[in-house]
Amino acid sequence: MRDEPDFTALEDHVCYQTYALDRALSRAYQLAFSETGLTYPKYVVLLALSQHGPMTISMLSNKVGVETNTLSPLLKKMAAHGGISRTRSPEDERQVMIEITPNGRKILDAARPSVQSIYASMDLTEAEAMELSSTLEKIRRSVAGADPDKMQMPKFD
Amino acid sequence: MRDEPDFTALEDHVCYQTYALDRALSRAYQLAFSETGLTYPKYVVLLALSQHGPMTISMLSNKVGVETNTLSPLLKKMAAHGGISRTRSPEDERQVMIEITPNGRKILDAARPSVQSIYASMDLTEAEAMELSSTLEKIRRSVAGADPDKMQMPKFD
DNA sequence: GGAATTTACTTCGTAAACGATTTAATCTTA
DNA sequence: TAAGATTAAATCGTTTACGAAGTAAATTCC
Repeated sequence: MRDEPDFTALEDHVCYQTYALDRALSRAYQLAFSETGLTYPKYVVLLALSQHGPMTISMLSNKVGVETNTLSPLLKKMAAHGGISRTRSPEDERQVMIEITPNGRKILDAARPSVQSIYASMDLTEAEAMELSSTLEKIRRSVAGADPDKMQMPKFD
Repeated sequence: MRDEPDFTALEDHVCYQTYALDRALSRAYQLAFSETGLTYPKYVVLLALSQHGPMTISMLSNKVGVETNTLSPLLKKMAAHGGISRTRSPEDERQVMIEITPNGRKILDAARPSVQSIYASMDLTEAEAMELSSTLEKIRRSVAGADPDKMQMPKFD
């Protein structure tokens, strides 16, 4: 461990590679789903709903790790297009229950080959994929749990 | 390898974990840089300029892997705040040369401890970090090079 | 040397994403 | 039970991202 850590090339930074891979994957999904209007975040929402059944927006927020203020407009659009249903919960009028529709399931099914082709393009064995997932998850939990050194310096953007 | 691949939990998907980690890291950087207005994409731009010297927007686009139409407004704001300079190239009036300013270097220096604290929070050895970077990079190159199966189905969003 | 093409950047429209704030419903508690 | 606190979503403002289309400069090629 040398003491010139910030002189390493961008390509050697885990943060950068994560950032770059995320965008590459987003683009791949967008390209694969292209004409259908489905995107990766919407796909993830559908998948979560399909796997775990109806949920409130908060529950969905926890499940997919996206804030409710991000989900709110996204779910409205998805409902308008018929992939999910939004129902105000009768017991608690604050909550909105989200449920995948049969049409939503059809969309998921139609997406499957594209998703598989993207996984295939990653060129990983099942075991490698599992291990990588768990590595990334571990790092995420560590990072999310930590509170970083705050940078000291007036205004910049 | 069973044949119910899309029934695996979200947490086991490399794509999902990449997506989730990217957002966790973004938040960590935003939190660390907080009051200064610096963000991860701006930090990456400064780093690239610091490591490789002045560049046109296209070159920067290649270097950091972000489209020029994303960089354009970002660079304008960064220039307005004094981290970089934008100069129309005299030999070719189409090109805009971007250069980090002394102030930009000061910002990078000030950011270093925060960045290191985030790296520390990832809890990886130097060797693990290098290996992970190269794994992610390899996957990115494969994915970017492939053209995915296009999903077949009318409209959804 | 002028038209057609290519190139470099910008602009536009749209989709996520998040913190902060707001609104409305429910729950506490005085 | 009415006032205050909490909770669930929604709204607002800003940042980043990209494809597509636009603009202007440079290059190619008759």
